[in-house]
Amino acid sequence: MAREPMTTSTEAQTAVATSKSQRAYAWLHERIVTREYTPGYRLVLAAIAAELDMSVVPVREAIRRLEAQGLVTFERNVGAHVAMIDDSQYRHSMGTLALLEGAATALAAPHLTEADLRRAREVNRRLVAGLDDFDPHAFTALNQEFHAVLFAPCPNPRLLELVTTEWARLGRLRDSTFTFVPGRAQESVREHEEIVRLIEAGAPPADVERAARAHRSATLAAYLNHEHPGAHA
Amino acid sequence: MAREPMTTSTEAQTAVATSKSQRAYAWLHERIVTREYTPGYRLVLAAIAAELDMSVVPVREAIRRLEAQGLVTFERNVGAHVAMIDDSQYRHSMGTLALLEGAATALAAPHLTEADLRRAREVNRRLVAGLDDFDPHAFTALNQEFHAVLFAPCPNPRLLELVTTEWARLGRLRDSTFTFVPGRAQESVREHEEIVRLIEAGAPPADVERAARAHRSATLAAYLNHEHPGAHA
DNA sequence: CGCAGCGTGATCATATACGATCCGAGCGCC
DNA sequence: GGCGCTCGGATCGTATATGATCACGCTGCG
Repeated sequence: MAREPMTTSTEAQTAVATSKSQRAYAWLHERIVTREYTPGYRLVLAAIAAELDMSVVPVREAIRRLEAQGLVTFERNVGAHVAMIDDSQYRHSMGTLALLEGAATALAAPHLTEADLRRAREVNRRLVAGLDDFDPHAFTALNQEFHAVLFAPCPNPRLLELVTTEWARLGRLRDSTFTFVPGRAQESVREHEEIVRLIEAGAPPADVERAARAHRSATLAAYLNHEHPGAHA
Repeated sequence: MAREPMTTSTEAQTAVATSKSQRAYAWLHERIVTREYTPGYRLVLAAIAAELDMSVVPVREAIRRLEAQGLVTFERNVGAHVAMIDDSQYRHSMGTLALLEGAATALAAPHLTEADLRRAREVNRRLVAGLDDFDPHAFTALNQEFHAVLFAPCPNPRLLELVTTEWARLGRLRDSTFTFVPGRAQESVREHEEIVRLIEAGAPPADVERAARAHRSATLAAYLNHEHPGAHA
């Protein structure tokens, strides 16, 4: 079969097994989700190829995948841009996230350990601590962490995959980071507390799901009522 | 393998406005969802390119997109295969579909017209009629149509997108078409009837959602018990 | 209205994996 | 003990993916 039994073959493989199109994909994905490339940013194939020291071919493949994933929009003969969602798409995506995350949290609840719950409470405490002297960016990050802790042990990997995708999608909103609605913060952390309490008390999955879903939905509603006006002042 | 002479390239196709990679994508997508290319089928780039009269480059881009969508698996230096899901993935995907479709149906309910409901009933009648003299393939198709009618007017396009994706995914099960469990059919059509009744009666969205979700979950449970009794927890 | 930039796709060169063939050793049979 | 059969393993060949370069055409801008 192979000319070398398997030792050298395996060794050599593991060292350089990553293809260029893989590298391009990972690189671009990273830039997009971290918002280093903000929504609407024009992606020039040749420039990216040059930066990564490869030709345009692997870059195009990477962008096709990102397109299928919804992170990039592609226009024939024009080029690629980092995807940008409008308020309507944001609303729909957030509604979907509420659904997915609510279910994931309910499914994960029985598998949460004491340590997990302590961690969730700790994160929520940090959220409370940040309520005065407010930093939207930090709040958003902690908020995500809180939810991630709660649904992480969900036994349905497909569901987790969709939740992740939806998060990435929501991050394509033009301005601001993720969601943050000033008046919502206090209410939000209270709901967090309530969700943890329900889980700890061993509430029925349906109750946990309803609470988690309602929490996201309320955030969405607040966002729509409050933050709708045009961009900056 | 001899290369194709490829004498003329600047004729004939100029009328079509769609790019070649688009055409390749659509063509492959079609073949896969119709199960003309069954799960596990090896996709050879050069062969597809020859069939579509193009080079491998657009085909590769198309396959990358299909990969991101989960319809195709890609292995470095080995090639692409039509994605194949195992029972575990099927279970998770079906659970997710129950969730998504349940919500979509509940959201769509208020927008269903008389005609929609008539159509749903008609489709279900055809399902009932097919109970004796059984054709799993036809039953599956009608079953999908029934559900599609009910959630079509769902105002959340993102949700519909995910439902569609999940359907395509479920179709990647190696054997048989979609789901069909012999003993389930009668029960299934009764539940269909009940769902339509709930919607017609203007039941609360939560009730519609619960019924639609439970219907799919029951189908899944029956599938698991029948096809793999006592599998998993 | 022409020029420049850039996306699109074909061709070519290279790397890698899989399969076929061939060689030599172990082993049973005469 | 000699002969042939079979099987493990290496070498080579071919099929195929991967990526670079080049030619062409569209689009936008002056």
